[in-house]
Amino acid sequence: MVGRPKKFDEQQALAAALEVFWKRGYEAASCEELLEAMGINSGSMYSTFGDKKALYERAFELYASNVFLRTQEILNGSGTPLENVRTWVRGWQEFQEEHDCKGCLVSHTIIEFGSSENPVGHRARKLIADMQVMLQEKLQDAQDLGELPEGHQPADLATFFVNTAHGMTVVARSGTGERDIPGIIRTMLALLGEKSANKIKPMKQPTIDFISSN
Amino acid sequence: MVGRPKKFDEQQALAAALEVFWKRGYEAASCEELLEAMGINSGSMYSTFGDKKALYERAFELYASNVFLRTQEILNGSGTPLENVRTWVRGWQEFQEEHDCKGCLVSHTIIEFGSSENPVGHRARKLIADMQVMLQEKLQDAQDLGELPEGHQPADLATFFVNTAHGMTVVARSGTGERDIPGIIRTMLALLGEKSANKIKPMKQPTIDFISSN
DNA sequence: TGCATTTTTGAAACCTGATTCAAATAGATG
DNA sequence: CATCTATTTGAATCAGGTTTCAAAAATGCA
Repeated sequence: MVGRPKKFDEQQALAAALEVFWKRGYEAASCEELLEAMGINSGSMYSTFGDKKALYERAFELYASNVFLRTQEILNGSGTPLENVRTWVRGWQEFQEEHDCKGCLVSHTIIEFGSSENPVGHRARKLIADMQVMLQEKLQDAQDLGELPEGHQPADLATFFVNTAHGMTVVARSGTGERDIPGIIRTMLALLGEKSANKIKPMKQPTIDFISSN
Repeated sequence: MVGRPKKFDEQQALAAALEVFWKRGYEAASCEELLEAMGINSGSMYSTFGDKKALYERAFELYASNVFLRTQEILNGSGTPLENVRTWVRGWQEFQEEHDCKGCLVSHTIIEFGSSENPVGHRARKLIADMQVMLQEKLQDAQDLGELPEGHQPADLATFFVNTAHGMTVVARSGTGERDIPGIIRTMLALLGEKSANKIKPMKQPTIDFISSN
């Protein structure tokens, strides 16, 4: 490779762009803002990523694959199926805390592009569907082992959890996430039969910091 | 009053604009689209409403006041507190069906303007807060009467219901509302102690059609 | 009918971002 | 050092959506 060397790191710039898109959404994130955060000028951005839309696709993919992997990792953890689901639910709180109550980019993307033929909207719906299946299977395992409280079907619960997660995106963005999310999580855990759910304070889980680099 | 008479009905045009904003969001709704739906040209719109932002404020206000009144009406209905809350929860399904699974404009507005200093964002947050209080009071009444199942606090439940409602906006917009919302409602009703919640099919409630005119 | 007043119309002006591109720059190579 | 290629820079351009406005039209009234 000859010629002037790139002076910025593509992944780092992408992570910076993700941060902006995540906070503001696609439309509201101006190129100026993005370039500022990425630390490069328009020319570099356009030659590297194509255009704003393509940049969003890349940023979304970074987010999506990491959320998916994180979920997969937690649900297939070392505990029983139900314990893993609970850990996953508790993870949401941590996730919001870690990321400044910006909510989930997937929910945000569905709101912005959900009904359109936009490829990112399609990707977002697919991701949710896949995660919902994963969750449902785990809940089915829990039920087969007799871990699940009576009165709920795995499919209904999986749908419900996904719905709750979407809701937290709106709550987070309304500014009351810090106040409200802990209680929401407690109620979810109670649904899973965690009797003392509204007494215990969920403990910190060690997790991968999955956005910054890689 | 002298001069050429207005040939369009302001409230009707506003309702049409609301429909477009509701379906597409503020940014994505182009003036062209709005004017087309309203059946007027830009001049009439600008002289009547001011500008696009002011039009959104008016449309949002129409939506907000009607949702608030509808909620108030249902929660203060003729049943017991808990029955009224259940009726309210069941009403969501109907609401989504009636309105083509567009979700709730308030959730959408919070996503789009929630964190900004935008006055509509502020109004949306306030509306949610007010409705949450109303709901919490009703749940408190239910608890005082011994209607509420053990294990949940009215405040937590109210927060949780609001969260669930927000979630349904995302689910609706992801295109799976028709499939998923009934189950979500059933799970909510089960949380309120409705034992047969996942067997019964919620019956149609007579309600005001609150958007079109008025 | 002619005048005053208000609304409608839609093309033009205007703005705000997104995108391009020619010139400048930084290394690699011989 | 001269040359080559790839990258950076940021001003200029472009695109699209919003807003204005002058002319035309509709009504009441004298």
